[in-house]
Amino acid sequence: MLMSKLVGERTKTSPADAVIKSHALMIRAGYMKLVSNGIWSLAMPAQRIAQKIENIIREEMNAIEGQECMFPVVMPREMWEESGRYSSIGDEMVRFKDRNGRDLVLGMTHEEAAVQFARDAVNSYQQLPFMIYQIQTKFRDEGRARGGLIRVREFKMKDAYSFHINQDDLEKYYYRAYDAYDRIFKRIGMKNFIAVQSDSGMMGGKISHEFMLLTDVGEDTLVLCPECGYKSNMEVATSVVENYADDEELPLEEVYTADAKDIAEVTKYLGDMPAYKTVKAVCYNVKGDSETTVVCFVRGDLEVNEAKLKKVIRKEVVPAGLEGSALVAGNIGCLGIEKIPNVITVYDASLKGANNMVTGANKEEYHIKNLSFNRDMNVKEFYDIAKVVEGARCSVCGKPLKLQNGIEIGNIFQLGTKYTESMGMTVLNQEGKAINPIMGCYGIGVGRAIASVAEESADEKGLNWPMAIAPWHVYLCALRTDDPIVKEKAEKLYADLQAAGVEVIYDDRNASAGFKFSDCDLMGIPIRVVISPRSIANDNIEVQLRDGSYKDNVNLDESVSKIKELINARI
RNA sequence: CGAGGUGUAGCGCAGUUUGGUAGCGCGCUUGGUUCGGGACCAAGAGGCCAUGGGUUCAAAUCCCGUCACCUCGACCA
Repeated sequence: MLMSKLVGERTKTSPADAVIKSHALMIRAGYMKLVSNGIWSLAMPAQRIAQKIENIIREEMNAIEGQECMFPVVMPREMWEESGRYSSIGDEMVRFKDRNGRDLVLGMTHEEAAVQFARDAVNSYQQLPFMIYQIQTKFRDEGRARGGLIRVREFKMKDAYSFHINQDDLEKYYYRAYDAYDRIFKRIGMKNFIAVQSDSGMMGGKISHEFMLLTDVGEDTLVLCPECGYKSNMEVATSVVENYADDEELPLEEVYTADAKDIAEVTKYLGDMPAYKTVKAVCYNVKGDSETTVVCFVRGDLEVNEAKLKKVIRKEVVPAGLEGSALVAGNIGCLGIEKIPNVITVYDASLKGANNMVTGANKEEYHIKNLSFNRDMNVKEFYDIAKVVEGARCSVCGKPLKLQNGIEIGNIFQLGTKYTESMGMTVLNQEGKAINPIMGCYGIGVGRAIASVAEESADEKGLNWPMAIAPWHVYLCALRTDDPIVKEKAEKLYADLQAAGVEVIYDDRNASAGFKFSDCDLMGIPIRVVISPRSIANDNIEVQLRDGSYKDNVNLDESVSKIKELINARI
């Protein structure tokens, strides 16, 4: 490729709206351009990176007997009615009509398509297990795209679906996929990533893992135990529940608290008492039912983990509006709440056995002091619905937990039979009985992988691609292209490198050295080769690595083999 | 969906308070001089000031609406 012909605008200044490094640099380096919110065009170098990542994914999927297929982007409503997701998924699925008024959807995931594809072709347990996958564009109408390619609406994704005769077989395959994922992320040059237990959300199913790149710009919060290696997404993380109870239980007392509403105000009003001696009430509505309010009580120093709450009440929740309910916002308390209509209560495990607690009095301007859960309340069951906090004790080994942000770069799910059952896929087992195969599913977003590697590897000069996915291996930088000898030698080297299978972009522009070096650094090409009057005088070229780990003058005759050696050592 | 912010040349920005011929830097074109870490000189090209309505002799600027984008929050296979 000739640099003079490469389409893509490189700029000195960062775009004003890019907040994270990978986003700003990929735009500055001319790798991509925004078309609409969360929708991007990729320039040639970004597309080359995407293709290299896709090929690595493909190789690893094929290595675990994956069969590459291609499912449609546009699917009929009926297929999604079968699984029940046409109505259960919200606005993030784009729905539209064709010319005949038929309802269609844009594919945001392809469980339905995979089952629809496989169910007639597969009839016997002897055909199991198998895995089918595709690498294809998805569209999810995210409420809020952000961070360049980190969170987008349109994106390319590898999604894989495996089918098994029983749970044992799924688990065996699941861990093969887990290992394949580990190899994929290592091969594309990602360093600081881990797999954590996760919530399986709308996919249904039980066990799932997310592969996470550890970085401060990540949107997910992870709970890690440095001691025993416990790793979990915040959504499903647990810690040892600490229960505090005073030896002496004081009598109940109603106290005037004026307009103190939240925990901070109440504790302050009551003489800077500790937050863990208060009961916090957090209200939600069940999705689609604004009549009923779910009131969660957690200890004042903790917060509600909505993902855990959803599991407890087995329903989707949204933050509640209290207008029209009999609840007194800011003064909601557990004592006597059963008398308030249309309220469901959930108590967090942190409150079990607690005493001398402050809670709302369920009337304006008053709170109750010295509530004892054993003495004054009759709570049938306490649930774990609190968020894990930094320093909480690990539920495995008891040591303090750490919180860390991460970007989700891939996920694997044990789906179970949700889709094979709802969509009527059966095979005959050894006994001749029809059963629903058990499914696993496995996803990796290609664009997000690009951005994640960029985020991890970029420095103050620009991007810095690992050799395995770099758009080109070599940036051939000819200085003084007006010098006919330089031009001739550079063009010959360009041709020789290409003939030797080296991917090279040739900067043939008649620009100053600094200008070219900056573009080379910004674009993040791993090997820079300089050919100039100075180097030619000694029959040399100058070879250096973007990461600074190698720099030397190499004789022109040996240059191709030396460069190949550098590349091969890094792929 | 809630709160805040921003829309002026390809990119980064000034101009808006106080209405009066649309500016700067980078980039781009042409010519010349330079040439190893974003060179210099000269001459150019390029803007319906997001958009629709008002107000006014006159609107980038004031008023009302709409849209887009960004940030925080909510949602998120």
